[in-house]
Amino acid sequence: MQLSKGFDYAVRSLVHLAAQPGGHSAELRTIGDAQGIPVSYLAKVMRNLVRAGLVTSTLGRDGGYALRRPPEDITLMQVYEAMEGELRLVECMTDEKNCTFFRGCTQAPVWRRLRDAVEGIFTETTLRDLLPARGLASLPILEKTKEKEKTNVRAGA
Amino acid sequence: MQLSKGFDYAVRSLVHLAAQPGGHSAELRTIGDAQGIPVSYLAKVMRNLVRAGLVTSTLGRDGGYALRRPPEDITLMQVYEAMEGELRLVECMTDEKNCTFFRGCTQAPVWRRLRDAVEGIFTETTLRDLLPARGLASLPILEKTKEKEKTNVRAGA
DNA sequence: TCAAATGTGGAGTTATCATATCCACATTGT
DNA sequence: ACAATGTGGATATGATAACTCCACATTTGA
Repeated sequence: MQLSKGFDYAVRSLVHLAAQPGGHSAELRTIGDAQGIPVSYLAKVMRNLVRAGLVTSTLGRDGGYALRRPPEDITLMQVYEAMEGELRLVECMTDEKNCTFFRGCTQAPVWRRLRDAVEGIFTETTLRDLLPARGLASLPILEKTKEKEKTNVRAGA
Repeated sequence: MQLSKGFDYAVRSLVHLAAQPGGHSAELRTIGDAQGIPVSYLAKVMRNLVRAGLVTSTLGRDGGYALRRPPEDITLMQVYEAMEGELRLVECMTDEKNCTFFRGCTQAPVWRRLRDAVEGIFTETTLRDLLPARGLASLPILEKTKEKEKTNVRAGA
């Protein structure tokens, strides 16, 4: 009953992108360093997000990643599914074959209730809710990464 | 984000015990066979439940396990904690050391909300809620295990 | 008194999966 | 041409869940 690091990394990275002023893009290395994520692993995480249509990637020099939609239009549910696929708390919930006692399983209703609760929270929460208080000193995280990171000039459209 | 088999086994076993007429005890092998749980593994599961004070065990011949309290007094939360310890969805929730961004972490509130939701459901749900509809044909599971199981005469008090 | 049937404790094994790494390659800007 | 990016996939590593085993203590009843 624990969230995977992959999912956590994905959320952090997306929040990082959402915090980019003007929707500018950020590179793998920059994100990884700022968020404390192994860059080589982050590469794989980002591919999931690209495939899921949550972010766009730009190749070549000054390439990087950017949100495809505004932060308030990206829910944690979408992020979760991008990383882990369908939310299932026990194997047998959707897959009768794995459950010896599918018929008359008395715990199924509880697992369903649980899943609905989690799904509800995931669906209600958007990236916007995870942004540091806007307009404030905020971003204590980013303060650490020195400014000289390279001014990411918006790549393309 | 998935419940462990150990927890699932624990719940099934406890429900099995709760379904024993008159609070009689049941043996490892019986429970394991009825619930489709590897007996050698179930032994370890049951020890957790004993240690947590949820069931009593009786040694020697005609020994076995029995609920220590009535089903409505045993919550899923207690079962969860017996098996997995404290409920934590991400490492850094209780353990600042593991979290690089403890101060100003914008996602902590969401994870907390999530944990509270899960904890709420776990705490509200008791074994009684998991018993097959009482008094009905019910118990389709138990029908399979033939009657000749050995009449477990209540051991001790 | 002894043998069989139970649970106990803990060490050890196996399997699975999350996590992480690496490299050859395609793309893009200078 | 070249350097900087992301891509794709194979592979390694590690953690831990899941499972097994065995020597032992306890209890019952033959």
